[in-house]
Amino acid sequence: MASLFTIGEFSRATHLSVKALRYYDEVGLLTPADTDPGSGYRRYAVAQVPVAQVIRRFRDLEMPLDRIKDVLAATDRTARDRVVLEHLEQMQAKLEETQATVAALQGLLEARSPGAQAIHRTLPAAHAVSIRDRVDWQEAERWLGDALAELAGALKAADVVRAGPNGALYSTEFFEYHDGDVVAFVPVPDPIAGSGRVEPFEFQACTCAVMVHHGPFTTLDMTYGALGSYVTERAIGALGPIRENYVIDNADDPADLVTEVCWPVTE
Amino acid sequence: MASLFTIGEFSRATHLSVKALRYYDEVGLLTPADTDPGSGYRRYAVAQVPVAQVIRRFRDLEMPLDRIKDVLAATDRTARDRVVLEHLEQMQAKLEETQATVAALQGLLEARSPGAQAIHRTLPAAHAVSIRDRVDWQEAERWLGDALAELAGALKAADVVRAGPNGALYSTEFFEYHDGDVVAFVPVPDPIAGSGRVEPFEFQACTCAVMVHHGPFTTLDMTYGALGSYVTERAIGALGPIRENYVIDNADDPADLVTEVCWPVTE
DNA sequence: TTGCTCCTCACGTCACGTGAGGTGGC
DNA sequence: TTGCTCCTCACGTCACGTGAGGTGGC
Repeated sequence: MASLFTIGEFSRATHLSVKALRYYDEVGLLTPADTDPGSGYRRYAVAQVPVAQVIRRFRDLEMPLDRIKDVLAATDRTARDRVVLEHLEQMQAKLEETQATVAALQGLLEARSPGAQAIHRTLPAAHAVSIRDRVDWQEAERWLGDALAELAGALKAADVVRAGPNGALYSTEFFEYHDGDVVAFVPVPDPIAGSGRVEPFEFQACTCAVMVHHGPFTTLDMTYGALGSYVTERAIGALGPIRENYVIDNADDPADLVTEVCWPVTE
Repeated sequence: MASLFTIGEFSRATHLSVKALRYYDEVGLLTPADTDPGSGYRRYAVAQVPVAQVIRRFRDLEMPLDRIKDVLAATDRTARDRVVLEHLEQMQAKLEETQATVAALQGLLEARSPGAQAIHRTLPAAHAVSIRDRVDWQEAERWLGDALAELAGALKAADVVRAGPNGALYSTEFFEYHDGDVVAFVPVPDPIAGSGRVEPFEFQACTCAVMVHHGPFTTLDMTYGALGSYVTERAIGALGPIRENYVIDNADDPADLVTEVCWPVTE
């Protein structure tokens, strides 16, 4: 087979830059069919053109090289399709996020929201069922949805009626490192046994500054800003996780959602 | 004003990580209202909360920090809105690109296209009007559209009738470094004077392997792969830019587009 | 033979994240 | 006083891009 491409020809045929091709060789993603031991010259086979094109297409979709490696390594079509589909779903999710962000941005730039009032409230000690995990910022929303669904299922299985709305506790590490403990919980009237991920949880009484957020979760940061400012202006911040109560979390229209944000304070 | 946030409190109030806040300070994007000269402790003002939130929103949209700096520095609303709008348009364009890529990917993974035939043709010497520029890969498509529109306008103004379809020459640097000379051109029957960016251009005769691509530009890489393989298998590659002739480039349905790819060969 | 192509370092980019090791503040 | 918060390096990440300086191949 004399029909080998030089790296330059292969670049023109595949629309991958020479630097990218050398890098793919280095990380073992696309090894040339032949490398001259003396000169180090890379030679690519005709059969590598379609492989290179698949790589380029996936890179256009911003798929990481490691994942592309998985796609290429998948021998059976089912496994490969699964990886591709998973990535496309992630793209789709990101897209929806982006659109929500754009919408929220308008509000942020156009008008200053009037801002809710903060009230002081002592959250009483209480029983709950909970799921606790170390959660990364990016996956928090999905994690919370899964956890609350699992808790709801556990309550139903145990034939227990909830004593309050869904909620979650967010550790300071979660905010400051974007990676830390989160507890999803559902209040219950009496102590209850856990099973699997689901564990009983006992709240301590805690004094908080509470602000009620009306609207979608994407604008929850506005309420955090207002509440944080309120606490800081009065220098009453205390230790402990921030609690969110999802008073209404299943409305058809996101504008109807109601969330309480509870920031621990002294006194 | 004792109402200053510590970096941790500010992180919780704005949902920016502590590391991100330190970095924004370092690059001068968000400088704390006060920094203790002795300890280096950062203190943030309440008024910085909305600024931080705007930054976070734009980062969610993947806007680079430098551009965010521009947005924040824009004193008048018009200038700021322009930057924001520009970014949103870029996001939109990227989105459409992504969707096209997904569609093209299906074809690449599912079925091997039958592949057109390559034919040898000697492109004769000819006259043309042209615009030449050093072009980056990312912006090539937009650049070409603009250049060809400008050339069409110049022909109309000079009352000259074209002698062939739109075309472009792509230097090897353009392919191999994703940054190099590109010439957009329109053939004309007789030599013509230039003006501004528009310059006369004389083609030398050139023997090429030519493959005709039917369909959208997003799948042009398939034809490049097939044509490059054809040339390499026969070891007939020659120096010189690759030429594309846009035989049909204004169809309503992208499937009806026709593009000739001309790869220089010996003899 | 010329000059064009290809090679390998070494370093830069962007927006942080990840520790290590140490100090300040309530 | 304790321990929690904050600090500053220094280095890592990801997928290449940007030269510098040198050699191979037609």
